[in-house]
Amino acid sequence: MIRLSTKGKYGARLMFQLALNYGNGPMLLKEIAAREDLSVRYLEHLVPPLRTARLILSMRGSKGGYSLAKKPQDITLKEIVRVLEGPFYPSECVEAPDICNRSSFCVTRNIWAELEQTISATLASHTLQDLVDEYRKAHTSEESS
Amino acid sequence: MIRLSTKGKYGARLMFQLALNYGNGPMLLKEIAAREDLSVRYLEHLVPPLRTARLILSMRGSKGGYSLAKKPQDITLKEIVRVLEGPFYPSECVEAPDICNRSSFCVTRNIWAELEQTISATLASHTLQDLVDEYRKAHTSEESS
DNA sequence: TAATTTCCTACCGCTTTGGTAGGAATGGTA
DNA sequence: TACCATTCCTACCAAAGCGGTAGGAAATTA
Repeated sequence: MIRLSTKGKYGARLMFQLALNYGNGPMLLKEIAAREDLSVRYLEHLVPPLRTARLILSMRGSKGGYSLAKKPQDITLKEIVRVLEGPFYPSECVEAPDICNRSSFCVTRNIWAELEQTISATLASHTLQDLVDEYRKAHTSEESS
Repeated sequence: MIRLSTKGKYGARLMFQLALNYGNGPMLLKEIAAREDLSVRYLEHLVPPLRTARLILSMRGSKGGYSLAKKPQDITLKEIVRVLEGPFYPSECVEAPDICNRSSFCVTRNIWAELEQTISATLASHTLQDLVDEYRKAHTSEESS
């Protein structure tokens, strides 16, 4: 299947909430989960990779929470998905030719390599700021706070 | 993971061999397996979906085998992968908005929808004839039979 | 009849997925 | 100091998907 797992999907929504909250200090995982209607317990699993990849910052203890480690316009969907789902290549042989002794002359391998590039480029072309802008634009009439 | 399973990968190679053999009558699965260094037993599983999708024709019994149901230039990688891997959407919500009550205003969903389009377009832009041409071009110096 | 090949169904071990759960470590607050 | 809220780490678990193997029936040719 060419399918995202819930890690990538929920992770993107988690990061979107942090982007919406950017500049307002740390945000509780509990609040992110509530706003996105997700399980806190499950979101906890997405945090460590995002943190080690330096995409988010965490503050422990009471009054703790999470915030983006960079500006929303400096974080692309590519980074987020890459961190949570792993590399984009449709076939391992694209990046590890040695695993198949046909790599040097396999014509389908070229297709998979090109596919990786288009997937990567598409995800790289969207930043968290784009999502925030799109969201705010769609909600201008009803936003009050 | 955003990964092709062996169904799509092996299926593409199976179809490529049939394209190479196009016009020469039915080809044995045994021979395809030998040329691509794959298991006959496993390739057997890829045949039914390809056949019901009218991409290949089969002839049973002795002197049987498989052949393309259409000209190589009329079969794209998109069709092959679609048949063997299922739809390309990274998230189910793209094509079935009802499974998530946030679909109408979810900003990440738009990303997944765009990603589906680029994957689909990339795969649709390559036909089996392209693969055959590429292969023959790379092997002109050493081809003899 | 015999050989060959497709075709259909079942099975199996392994990994991944999508969580739940317990509890330790940390930091703010009274 | 004690308490509480929160992050953080590790383990666990059921279900599904993956990558095959296997047996044998049906069809076709010779």
